[in-house]
Amino acid sequence: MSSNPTHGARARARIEVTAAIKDEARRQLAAEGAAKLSLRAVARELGMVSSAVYRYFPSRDDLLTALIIDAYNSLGEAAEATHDAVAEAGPVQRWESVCAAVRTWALTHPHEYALIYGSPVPGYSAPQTTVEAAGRVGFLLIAIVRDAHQGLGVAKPRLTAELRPEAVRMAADLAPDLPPEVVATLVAAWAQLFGLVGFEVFGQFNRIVEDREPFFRHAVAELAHTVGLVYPQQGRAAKARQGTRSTGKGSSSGS
Amino acid sequence: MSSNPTHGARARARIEVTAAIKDEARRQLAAEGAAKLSLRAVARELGMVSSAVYRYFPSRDDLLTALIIDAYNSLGEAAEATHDAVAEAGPVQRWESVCAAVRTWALTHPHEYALIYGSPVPGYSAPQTTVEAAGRVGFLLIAIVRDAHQGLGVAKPRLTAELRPEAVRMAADLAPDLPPEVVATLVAAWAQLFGLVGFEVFGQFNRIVEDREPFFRHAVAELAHTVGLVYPQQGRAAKARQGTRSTGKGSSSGS
DNA sequence: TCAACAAAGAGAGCACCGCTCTTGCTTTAG
DNA sequence: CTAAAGCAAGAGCGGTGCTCTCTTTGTTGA
Repeated sequence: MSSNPTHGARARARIEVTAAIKDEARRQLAAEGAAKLSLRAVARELGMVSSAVYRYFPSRDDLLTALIIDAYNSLGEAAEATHDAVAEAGPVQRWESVCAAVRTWALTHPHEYALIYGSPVPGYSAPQTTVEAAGRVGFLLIAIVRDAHQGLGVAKPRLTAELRPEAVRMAADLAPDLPPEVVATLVAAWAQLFGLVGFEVFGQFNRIVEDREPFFRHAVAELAHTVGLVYPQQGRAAKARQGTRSTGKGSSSGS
Repeated sequence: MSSNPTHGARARARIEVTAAIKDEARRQLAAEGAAKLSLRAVARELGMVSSAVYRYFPSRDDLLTALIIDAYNSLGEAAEATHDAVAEAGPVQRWESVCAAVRTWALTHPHEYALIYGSPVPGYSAPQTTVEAAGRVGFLLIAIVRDAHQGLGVAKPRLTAELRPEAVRMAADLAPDLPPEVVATLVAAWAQLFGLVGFEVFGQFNRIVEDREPFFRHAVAELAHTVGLVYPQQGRAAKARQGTRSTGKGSSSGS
């Protein structure tokens, strides 16, 4: 038994060294990018020989996979923390907060963002371990829309009826309690959010968008409309009402 | 003079060899991805020695830059060709056609798509030559919205008034004739389009979206709504009308 | 307690990479 | 015709991912 013991000096050392390798690798990732990350350099910096690292990560790709999972979890935690801070606010504010958290994290950790949302290896299919970590932001967005939907604060998304969105099949276990067209619109908004963030992080807005932050807020607010978090009739009055009734949380009170 | 002559046997040979190098590099790119692309392998395949390639491309990055520009132009041409084929149709159909062309090209050339819209090198600022090639799809989208706007077929995008979109500064020369909030919404839609395409190409929809094509059409139709190509009152009837009367410039007037 | 075992480090080595430099040869320009 | 410039070839440098062997060192069961 105990094929994977957590006690014993050797086991302790293993998880420590593993963490040290990942830390140094993350340092090099942030400094130079994933392309320049080298097992030999990590080993050199840690004072060990390169072949020793292979006792912990059987290949460079395995190291990268570990960093990918960590990055997904880091992003997920940042988003969840921000969401928890405004958990009592209205769905629109929660939506905008989570989106802003994703953007902030991405701008703060551009190389890690590139690692998880940039170009993967061609045939690379994410291992199952990655999937749940990758879904944390998505689950957050689903939860916001679900809450709004079960409460009274949601409008069905404006539909392009000719597309028969009931033909848009999504994974059945994504959100079984939500109408499929809502899920489809939500998943699209999810992808579009990362389109906005990715374009900014990767410099695609360089000579195009001057004031990135208000632009992002504008686009995110429109996304909130699209997923049905705001009734078309709702203007600034409704938004202000949502902001104030948050028990003092989002008391930015606006200009 | 004639520091860059197009005549002469040597000059001819140079552009031929340059093209051969790019072709072989593109082959390896499509087969193995940008990470595996190797100058030495290209040279080996072409029967020359590796140092000879450096007469044509001073570094591996320069070769990649050339491939990037070609990829941008390839995508741009595909989009423009598709757009030309439906130039007489209504703005919605033109919008959807261009978006579909982008998606199709991306799915057909995943590695080239990853090259231009995946993770760039950290400090990499696109050389000026790249910029115009990169803007072709965006200009197409601008043209569609401009035509609709100058005609009578466009609705001002639904605004989130509390965000004061006039504070969203865009590059002044992007579309001086369009209202800034329209430009902002359009640029956001542009980024969101590539968010949708990127997520599909990079496998982010793998266990999430089953029927990718109708899902994409659905999302793109919603984007058309968001940028104001369709009046909220317009339902399937208006869409059908646009589809049938393909000879009349976007004078959908209607409603 | 002690011997058998397995985990881990050290080092050499292989094949490949990007890139530089030198050496001859050929095309071009004056 | 001669000098300059363009080009192919080869050797070589430092770096990479990864494998193999050898040795040391905790762990563990009889």
